[in-house]
Amino acid sequence: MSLRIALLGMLAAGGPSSGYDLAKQFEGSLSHVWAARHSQIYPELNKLEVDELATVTDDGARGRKVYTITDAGRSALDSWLRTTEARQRVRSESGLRMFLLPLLPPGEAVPLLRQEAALYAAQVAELEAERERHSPPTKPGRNGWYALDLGIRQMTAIRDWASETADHLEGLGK
Amino acid sequence: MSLRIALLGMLAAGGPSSGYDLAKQFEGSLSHVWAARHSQIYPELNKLEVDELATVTDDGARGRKVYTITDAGRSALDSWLRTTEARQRVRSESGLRMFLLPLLPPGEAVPLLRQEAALYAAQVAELEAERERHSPPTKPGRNGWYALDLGIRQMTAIRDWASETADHLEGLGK
DNA sequence: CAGAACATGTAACCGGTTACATGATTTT
DNA sequence: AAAATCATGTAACCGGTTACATGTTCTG
Repeated sequence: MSLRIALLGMLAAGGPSSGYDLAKQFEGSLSHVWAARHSQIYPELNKLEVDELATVTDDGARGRKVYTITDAGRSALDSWLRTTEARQRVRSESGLRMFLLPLLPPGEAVPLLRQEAALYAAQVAELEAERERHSPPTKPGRNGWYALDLGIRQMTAIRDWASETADHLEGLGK
Repeated sequence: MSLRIALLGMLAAGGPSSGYDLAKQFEGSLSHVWAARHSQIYPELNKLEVDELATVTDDGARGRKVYTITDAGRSALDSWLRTTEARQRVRSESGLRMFLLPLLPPGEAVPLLRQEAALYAAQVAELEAERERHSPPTKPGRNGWYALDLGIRQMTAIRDWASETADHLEGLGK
């Protein structure tokens, strides 16, 4: 279900797009919350068309098919966003690693935590550079600025946790 | 692969446990990063035994089978934790919702964002109460305090983002 | 004209969810 | 004695990943 919503969301936000365009977004900005490959995207777009939530509005060069969200698609998206089902089904491999790292003996855990902190610090820096290029929206958006902001905050939280947890574990050792 | 690691991690951290015990942990603390049902856990424990990463050390009442991690299991876990494959395959339904919410017209988005902020505020409060009951470890742990701390930080980040994004969108409307 | 990037698709497989199924022990 | 909780399992299905497969257009 969520892939379908993500596709409708992208079509609503970014305007008419091809599967190829969407696949790039799923590798880029969206990948922090929901990744998808073209092998999953193309069949789903076809289903979206069958269900009349999107239509092919242009057949461009190289077999390019441009999809546009329909009114039915918009209302399906809106109603999904409105139903705040608090079901937070999260699946994060790096989260799992964080969860388990402090279980190692401190001598092992501390360097690994520092490594994670550095990794997230680098990602934060990268995303902040990305943010510099886009200014905060002054008109009711349709751009990814807010999502980027959220990504930065989350990565920052992890970075700080990893760093402070390493400090704390180190403190215990002495 | 990750389910296997999660199980080994739980066995390493919490000591010998049954599938039933583990299932409860996957519904509780661990569920913030990785959820699993008993229907997936039991078969995986059997595989763990076949691969000699864990052994059944006690057959209790009601068919209860207590698994203990083996040395091979520990080293499998350790080597997984040491390989910092930065592959962050994340899959977060609520993250997707956050990503898409600001795409709605502000009149709709703002109340929904406030709602999300309230929801996360409540969760933060709940986790903080939980943290009150466990004091920060003074010995090299094996308890879930750090994981709880991380959970709180992440939820706080989302709460603040939702709240500030709502403010910002509201500001644009005027 | 060769290689990169564009562009869409299918198939086999694996991991995970839902639902079905069963039985033992404890609590009320 | 009934209901709740403990405890483990299986099977059908669905969503997602990896790999295979094909053809077009642009760039150097």
